[in-house]
Amino acid sequence: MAMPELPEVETIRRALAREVVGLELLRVMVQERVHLLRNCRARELHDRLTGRRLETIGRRGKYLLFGFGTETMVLHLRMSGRLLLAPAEHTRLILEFTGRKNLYFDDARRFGALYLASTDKLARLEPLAELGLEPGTPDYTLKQLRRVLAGPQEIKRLLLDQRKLAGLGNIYACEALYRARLHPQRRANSLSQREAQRLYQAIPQVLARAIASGGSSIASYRQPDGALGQFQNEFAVYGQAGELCAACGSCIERIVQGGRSSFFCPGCQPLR
DNA sequence: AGTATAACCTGTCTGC
DNA sequence: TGCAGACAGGTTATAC
Repeated sequence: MAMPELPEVETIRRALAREVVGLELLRVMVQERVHLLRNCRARELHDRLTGRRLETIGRRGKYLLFGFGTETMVLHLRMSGRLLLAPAEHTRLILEFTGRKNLYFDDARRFGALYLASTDKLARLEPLAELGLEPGTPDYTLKQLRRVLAGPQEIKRLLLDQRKLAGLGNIYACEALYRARLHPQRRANSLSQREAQRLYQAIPQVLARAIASGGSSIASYRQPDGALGQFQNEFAVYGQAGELCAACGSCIERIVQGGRSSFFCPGCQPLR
């Protein structure tokens, strides 16, 4: 499957910005009727966007924001969504641009979510309005991070809560906690100032490194041109259960939290 | 209110 | 080889 967290979505955003920004949209073809379109019909999507120029491609958390002037198309790739410049097996949506450039949304599991919004009301669009702190923005400060992660819940679970922090998924939550040397089951409100500082730095660091590598391709995530991401070659803990920690030689462990796998090094990330 | 589980779908891998 | 079952990068509805 594909699957995008912040670095994958940002990699896609940058590639598409080079390929299709500035082009006029000629046609929208929806080949998936049940799940993809969340707040409009195919006809409305087509009518409101066709003939417009794609002016910007933005991102908020894991959402892509296609700015067509006064209208914005919002897309979440969920687990298996991909945006490709050539058709693939599970194409659900095609955006046809001038210059015979097409954008194909491919989504095997059909979890993808698309919203249409007036650009001036974008911030009030339901899925965007609730998103939390965005790493890499001026709002992302140690103080804000501590405020957002103030609860008694397990830190790993809080990191995955998009209302608290936007953009982290299972891979980068695990990798950030490893870099910060924090056990995933630590209570968020038990972090010392020094530990919080480590996490505060680890999150943008791991995201930036992953973006520099074009994201992580575990199964079928691809960049729009079909290229693989490379950050999976740098995982310290994610998917590494049974392997030895490069830093201390301990055996990487897997536990389940909230129904999701967590990977950590018991040597580098002690619970006590 | 907070948390656990199921659900949404399809594909892939593992073990018997 | 075949098949059942586990598991997957995400989110949300529903059940305690």
